[in-house]
Amino acid sequence: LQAEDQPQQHVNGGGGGVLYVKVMTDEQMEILRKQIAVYATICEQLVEMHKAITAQQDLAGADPLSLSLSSFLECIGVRLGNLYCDPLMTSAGQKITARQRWTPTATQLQILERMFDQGNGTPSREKIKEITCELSQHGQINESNVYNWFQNRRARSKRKQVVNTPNNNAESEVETEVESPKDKKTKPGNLLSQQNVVPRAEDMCFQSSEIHHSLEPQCNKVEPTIPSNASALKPL
Amino acid sequence: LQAEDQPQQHVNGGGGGVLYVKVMTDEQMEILRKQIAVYATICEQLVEMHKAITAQQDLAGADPLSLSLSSFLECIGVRLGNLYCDPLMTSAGQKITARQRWTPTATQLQILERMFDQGNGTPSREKIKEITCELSQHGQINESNVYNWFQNRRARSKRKQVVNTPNNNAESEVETEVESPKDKKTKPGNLLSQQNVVPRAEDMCFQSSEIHHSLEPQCNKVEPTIPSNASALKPL
DNA sequence: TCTTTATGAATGAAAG
DNA sequence: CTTTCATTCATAAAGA
Repeated sequence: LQAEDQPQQHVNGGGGGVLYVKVMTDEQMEILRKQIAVYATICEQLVEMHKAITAQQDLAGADPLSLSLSSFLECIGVRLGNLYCDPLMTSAGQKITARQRWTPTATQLQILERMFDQGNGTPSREKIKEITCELSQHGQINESNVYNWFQNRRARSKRKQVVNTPNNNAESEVETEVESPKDKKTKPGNLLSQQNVVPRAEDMCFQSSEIHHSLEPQCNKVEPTIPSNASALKPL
Repeated sequence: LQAEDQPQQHVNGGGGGVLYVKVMTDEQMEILRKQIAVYATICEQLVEMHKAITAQQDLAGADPLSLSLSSFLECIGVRLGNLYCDPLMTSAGQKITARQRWTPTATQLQILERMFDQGNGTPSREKIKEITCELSQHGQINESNVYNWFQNRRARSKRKQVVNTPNNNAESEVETEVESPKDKKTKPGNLLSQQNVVPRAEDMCFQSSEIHHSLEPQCNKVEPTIPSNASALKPL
């Protein structure tokens, strides 16, 4: 990252000092996001490879190993091309740029809430359009916002009821709402999707030493200085 | 990148409009840089591996090369592997907490998307079976998964068009953004198909020229369209 | 700040 | 095919 070329902008920090920051356009952010996503996908492939190889580890020498590696690498080229605009990117590289989401204004919420109560829960396509139109007078909104809102509203209202119904004592039923945070299953491919898109340094995945040891016959030419503890890729 | 913390700043564009840009601190830039560097290094290692393996393809299984590869992959597997399974899980143990619903792997998704694009819409019984078969090489899957996926994909792609908000443009910026990550209508060619599989770290960054260009006023921040010539991914 | 919570959004599956 | 439901993910807002 040739950060030095980044235009700088000073922003008034709260502390009274002046804080220098880098400025990027969304477009740039998007580009970056894609780059990272590509890498994330590569890593994902690595995981798969690893599993495959591990699974057949006892297979005799020859080389299922080099074979897969070869095809893997070959694939990468092809894959990276498609990856570019692929929706999968979204899952893999999930926003470097935090996309902001719609937040209903107080007025909008009020109206929605009222409609939900009286309305028989059926938003219907036509209705949605109508509602959206009305709400747009009270702030930014679009149809899918309305649609989603009703979907969520209904689902959550329902869930609450179930919880409120002590009918079910045993744990027979579905795992209620609060799934253990620990248990959260990470979606494959979401290397970067966790809470922090950018990993903290502490979480560093790769020890550069390990990598070098493992496969560096020759010195790495391009080494941009990997922070020895660099945690760059913390996917978890 | 903890984008949620990204302050936004408006910068006075030359054209007289206001241009919104993302602002990053040096620290954030540094983190990002590291992250990318790690990815770059991984990829470089891969290339080295590939070369080495290719060069001495006939080596027996016990050679140091495979060994390194193994450990390398293992390292990665350990770090990234728990994308698929619980950290608690050790070798041999199948994760008990079976996931109730199918989640396509990145590879599967890519394939599906591609088919959807070129595909003539209706997957037909026969086709489904075929596809399922192919996809099953990239992860757990069954016919109904494929069937559902196509159904959903079509329905949503359709809906999305309708939903595209007609009235939101001028005033409130980012909030709008019904951008569809899904919309890969734009088929990018194989930007990366050529063989420089592995990007060099130096190339990972933005060229200052790009940045400056991007900062041009006429460049609307919300631009969802991907520059077709995007140097974006030039590293690959 | 960092952590937690509430909720907008995405999506697999199923009903209509 | 279209609409709805259920579950999960990600983030804006709130809490500590």
